[in-house]
Amino acid sequence: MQAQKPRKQPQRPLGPIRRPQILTAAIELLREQGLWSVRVSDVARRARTSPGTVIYYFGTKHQLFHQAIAAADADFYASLWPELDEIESGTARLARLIHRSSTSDWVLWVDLWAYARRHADMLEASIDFHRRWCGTIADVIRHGQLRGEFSARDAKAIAVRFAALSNGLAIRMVLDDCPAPRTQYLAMSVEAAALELDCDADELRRELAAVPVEAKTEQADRETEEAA
Amino acid sequence: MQAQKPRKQPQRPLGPIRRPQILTAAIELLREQGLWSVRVSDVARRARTSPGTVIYYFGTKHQLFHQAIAAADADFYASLWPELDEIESGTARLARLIHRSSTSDWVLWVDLWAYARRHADMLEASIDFHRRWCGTIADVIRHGQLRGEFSARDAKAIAVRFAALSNGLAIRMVLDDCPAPRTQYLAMSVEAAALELDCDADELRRELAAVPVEAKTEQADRETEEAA
DNA sequence: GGCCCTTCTAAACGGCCATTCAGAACGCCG
DNA sequence: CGGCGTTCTGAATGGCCGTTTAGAAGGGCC
Repeated sequence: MQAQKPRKQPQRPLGPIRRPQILTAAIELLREQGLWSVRVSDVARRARTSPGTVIYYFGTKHQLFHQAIAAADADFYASLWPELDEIESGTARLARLIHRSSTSDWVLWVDLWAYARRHADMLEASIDFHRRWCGTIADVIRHGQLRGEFSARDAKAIAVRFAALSNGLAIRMVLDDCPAPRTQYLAMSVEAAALELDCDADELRRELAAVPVEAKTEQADRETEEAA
Repeated sequence: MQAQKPRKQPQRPLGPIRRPQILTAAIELLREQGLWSVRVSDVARRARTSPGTVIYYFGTKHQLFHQAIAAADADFYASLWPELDEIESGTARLARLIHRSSTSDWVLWVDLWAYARRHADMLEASIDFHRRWCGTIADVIRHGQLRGEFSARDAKAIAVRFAALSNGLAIRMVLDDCPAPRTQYLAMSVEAAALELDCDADELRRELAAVPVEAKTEQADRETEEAA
């Protein structure tokens, strides 16, 4: 079928241009429309190419989506991890994690959870994503514990509970039409975190408010303000 | 063709027989296969009738699913509320709530969350379901507060956070292939509840273990034991 | 009996895509 | 130039279902 991989330089590296083009289009559309509404030809149109080309490069729609979602996840961490590492204070780092978590592709994950039950490979992927998310939270907690900011308890267990909470809150954020759902998401995350880690909720809130507005979160902030 | 059943009432009351028949079949299949895999003809076969009949009674597949899910939700509470009301102790009542929540139709809700984003009426329904769930939790908390078993705090806010947590844990229960996911669900719910309500986790665990095994939960228990 | 109503059905219809396919376009190498 | 490999295309293809439909079956009613 494809097997266009083995080439390194001989001819034009066109695949390397097309693939990300198509992947980007797919991610955008998945966010906007959801796993069950996006057609191969939608992706093709958005990527300014043809359905044939999309299948040519990815084999099936399913594989395209799989890779698109994996890419979205990878992007998220590629920008999250360095950002967190720069922050010394445990509380501030936690605040940043909460902040960034509110801008994650939750729409996409909600679809994925339902989809994963029917597709073994997506299931595996989604479990990996979750593991990574728990691991990231646990790391942030441990960082705070080492600095003596959070009273010591089982970081791993807290992380798993906190990840569950953030998933559950995200569902509400995605579904509810209440005003400023993101604000509520943040408030509840903060309270739960303060409770679990036995740290000061107000300081967490202060750190959260102090998170610089970057490109990544600009749109989400604007939405929140409008709704308020 | 269809070897109808002997009619008792002269004419009409056939709808009242067919409708629940079809609804039951639909719920079963939705649980087994998910919103996107169940075909109208699957439901027809399971209900021992024809696709035409299904549409005859429900108009569209979408409406059938809508009503089936609403019926499943109603059934859940119809058996849950009386059960809870019989229990005096706040901690025991909470334990029962947690126990019953682990046997809820989570598979179905996970699908619903994704589906609801594309269908306004399902969205409304799913928000109602969530409101009812939060309300039930809040009632249980308030009951315990009135009896002085839980130290007093904002029951509503705690309920919302706890509902989110239980949703998030349910996702793991539905997706993860770890051994005894239900056991983990219960353990984490208990810990979170004890923390939020500032009550004794061990007592909660004891009450949970003391929940009588009823028909409702027999299968879930068997699965859990096998996995252990 | 003859008419009409409700219930139910099997078969046909029609729309919707994912995927395939036959080949166009283009550059490369000999 | 002339064949060849790669990339890309968009018009078919084919399968899948939700829904429609024409009408069968049977009872009630006059």
